[in-house]
Amino acid sequence: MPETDPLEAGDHLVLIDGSAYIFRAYHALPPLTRTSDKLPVGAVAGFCNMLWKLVRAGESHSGFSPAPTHLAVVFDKSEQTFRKEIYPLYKAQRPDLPDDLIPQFPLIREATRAFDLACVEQEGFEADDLMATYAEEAKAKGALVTIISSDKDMMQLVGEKVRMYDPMKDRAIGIDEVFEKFGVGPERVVDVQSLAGDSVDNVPGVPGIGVKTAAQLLGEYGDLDTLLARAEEIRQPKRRQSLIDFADQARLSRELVTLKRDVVLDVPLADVAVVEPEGRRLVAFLKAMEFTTLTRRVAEAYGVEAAEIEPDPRLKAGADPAISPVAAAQEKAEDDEETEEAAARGEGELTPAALVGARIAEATATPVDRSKYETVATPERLAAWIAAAREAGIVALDTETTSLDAMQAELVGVSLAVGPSLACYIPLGHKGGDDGLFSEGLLPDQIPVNAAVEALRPLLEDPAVLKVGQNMKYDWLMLKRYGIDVTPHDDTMLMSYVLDAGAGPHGMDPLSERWLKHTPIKYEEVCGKGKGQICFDRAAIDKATAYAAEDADVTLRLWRVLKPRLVAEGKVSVYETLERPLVAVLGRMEMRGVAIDRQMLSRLSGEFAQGMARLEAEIGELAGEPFNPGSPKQLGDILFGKMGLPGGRKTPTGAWSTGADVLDDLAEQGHELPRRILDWRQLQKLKSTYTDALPTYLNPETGRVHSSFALAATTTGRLSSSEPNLQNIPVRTEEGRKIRKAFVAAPGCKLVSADYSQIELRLLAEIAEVPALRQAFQDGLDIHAMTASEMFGVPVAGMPGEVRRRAKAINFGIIYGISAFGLANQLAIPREEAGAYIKRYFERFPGIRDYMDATRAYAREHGYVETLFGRRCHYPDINAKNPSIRAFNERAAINARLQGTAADIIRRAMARVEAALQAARLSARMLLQVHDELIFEVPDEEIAATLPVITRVMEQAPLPAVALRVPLRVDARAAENWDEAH
DNA sequence: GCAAGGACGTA
DNA sequence: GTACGTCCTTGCA
Repeated sequence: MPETDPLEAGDHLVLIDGSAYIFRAYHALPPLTRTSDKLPVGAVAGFCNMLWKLVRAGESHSGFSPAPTHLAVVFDKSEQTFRKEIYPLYKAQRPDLPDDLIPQFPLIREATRAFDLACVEQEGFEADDLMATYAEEAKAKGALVTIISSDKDMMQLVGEKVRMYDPMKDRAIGIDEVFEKFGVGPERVVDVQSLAGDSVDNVPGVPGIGVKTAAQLLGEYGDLDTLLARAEEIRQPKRRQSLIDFADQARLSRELVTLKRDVVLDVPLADVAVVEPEGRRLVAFLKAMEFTTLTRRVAEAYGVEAAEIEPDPRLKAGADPAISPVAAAQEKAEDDEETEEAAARGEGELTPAALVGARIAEATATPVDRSKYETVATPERLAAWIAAAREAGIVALDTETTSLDAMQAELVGVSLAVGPSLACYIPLGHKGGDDGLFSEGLLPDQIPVNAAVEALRPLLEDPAVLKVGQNMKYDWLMLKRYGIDVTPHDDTMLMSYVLDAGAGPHGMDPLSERWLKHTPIKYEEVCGKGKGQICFDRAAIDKATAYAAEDADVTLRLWRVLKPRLVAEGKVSVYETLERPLVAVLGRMEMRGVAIDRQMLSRLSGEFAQGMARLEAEIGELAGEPFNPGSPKQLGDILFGKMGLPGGRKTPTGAWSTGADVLDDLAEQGHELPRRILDWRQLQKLKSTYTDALPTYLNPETGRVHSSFALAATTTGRLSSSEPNLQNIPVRTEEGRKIRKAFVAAPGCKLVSADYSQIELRLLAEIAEVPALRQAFQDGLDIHAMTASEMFGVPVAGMPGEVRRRAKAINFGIIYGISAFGLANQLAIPREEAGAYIKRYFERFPGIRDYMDATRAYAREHGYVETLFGRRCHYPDINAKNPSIRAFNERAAINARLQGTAADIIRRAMARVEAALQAARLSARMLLQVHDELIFEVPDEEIAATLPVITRVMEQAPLPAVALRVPLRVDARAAENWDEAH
């Protein structure tokens, strides 16, 4: 029991609001359950960690000082208090206690006793009143008081010698913080609360007056009594009336919120002195609670052997051996086989289509059961799950991290699934709401990250166990950064992409809705959204388990549907040659990143800013008034309203169109302002999107920029790049190319750029079977000049630039699914003239018209088109009633065969080039892909040997699947920076 | 704070 | 006329 030791000046009294702590801990901390019997103990764990920090404060580095000399944990004794007597509705709103919270109350009391600390409660009083009385008495004796509570009512006690500590927010509350919260000092807190009321405790206050208004009024009138007495003087009529009408209610509220500081204490202050806890008893309690980490710490601190101490027999769990997931998985697997065979028998034979049917039926027939998920808290349980995965030969995998950026994220947890609803979550890096001062940050019952990584590695690298992920590149990269090479692997997102690109989204939630008819828990439900969103490492572990284990569970279920579909629809080789290998290839590219010259970009930013400032001055002058040149709305009003310039077009929403083409026309007519605006826009674009933004993407660890390449983002099979997008670095203008120069090679290296020359046009010649075009490519002719010559009968030698330019525009137009309207726009010629060009082109190259007609017809019939390598691009709106929507889809479908085939070819090259370089003992590292171009970083001395390897792999990429009749040509060059290599 | 629209960089 | 991603302004909550 606590000893008697009168409190003196300089002592430190700590008062803990036990009831409030339990409530707050229940909601703020991840709900933790005792491993052996699932007894909820989250609040108890948080409480014990806090007490441990407090009693060890003198010796530890917790920063909580001075060490308490006296400490009391204060509880509410009963519901019936003097406040209820004067206002029966007081705290009537309190909801019933959650079931998993109730058993924690007695455990908190037990914990307090185990720490040999005083546990105080007193009939008829709330804990707050007892604490106020203790605090008042201690203050009078010159002691320091710390109140550990999150209850804002306690703020009225704060003063010179009395501070608060919010254990959930890990934040000290002094006079300044009280001001921040209430707009008044602690002595006026009661007045503010009397006016503002409190909906949680059902304190009525004065209607229409909140904390802000209350503080403002009190600032003006001094205190509550003065304010109520002079209410007539208030200027705002509504406010005045409210204060007059509800003066009594304000006074009643004051009674309710004012803490009683003169309770006759059953336990005198002297009796709450802190004594050293009895180590063995404390360890016995902690062992009964199964708080492994804290048990170890306490045992170490008191020099006792935890293993020799029996858990407190009154509190320990009646251990109940958990069901082994190994056995369960086996059982389930056997069930599944029977189901499948039965289904297949029903179809007559085990055809791929029958299997797909069976799997789709199974997917919706087996509901997701989150109650089966396990939170893995010990290495033993982890080992059991790893064994289950080996047994199954397949495991779905998902990593939870601190960031969407796999290059910066830290691992927070890993989930595994070995069968339907047979999933677990292994929390590794979850932090508590009370870290910092009161604990080590990491929540208890988590396997150390390193230990988990080492335990998982043999499984994740086991060639005999297939790892399934949804967007596996993220998890692959994440785990690679922790030293694990996940292989072999499948990716449900990529399977969906191969099967349904263009026909729907490939994210996990929509796939789950579509195939499993199941709605997974949203990320927002675990971590909130908007401003209040928390990082996953702060998520409650039970919610995290439901969310993360479900992701793995759903992923495995999706795999069971999509894998057979690949077989049934003949897309296995597309998936295995164009998609799956790219996971690791892109993962490595992203890990490498690319070097940029930060100084160069910074200097450019300055130059661009100067140019913009100069232009802004001229723009203001020309417009006759200052306006924002970045606002198309304001610009349109100035140009076509105020200045009345001709040629004004409207955008689909009815606003003035101020696009570059419009401004360019106006500039041609000799107007100065549009020219300046165009110049300004160029600088603005270059500065904001490139010179300012790129350096913010520099990874502090690597000093390089790591873009993310998306494999399943386009309908055609192209990759996309984001954060930052490195596929749209300027190249067309001189100013823009300065940015490209800032992309540099590592010291001792050069950048090598290797790009396919006119690949889509070559593919047009191939696919549309245009002998003249094919021949031209075989002969290495200037294809645009040749086209012009064929069309206009002009000899190639001495051809005017304008003629060639028009032919080039037509060639590109064909690739984009040409329309007279579009070509007219591009060439700035009348629609009729453009139509005539197209007509002549088709006459000269009839194969192209046939190709376009055939593609249109195929797309209309099937709803998709296919590339030369079998990749499907879906166009569900190809048969739309709306002619312009239909025409748009037709053009897109025509383009997709060419763009998609080109994308397939470069994917094939990327999948092979690393091995080819390795085989040639070259150390070139592929960094970027820009649709028809690959960028490598190559040591200076290896460049000569590297260029032919890259070129060969790229040019031969279609083989052996497809032997093109047109040659592919690749140009490769090395230089210090990307601009010169390109 | 968020979504839509406009504008513009690339292949 | 194809395919993307990002920045800024604007209008709404």
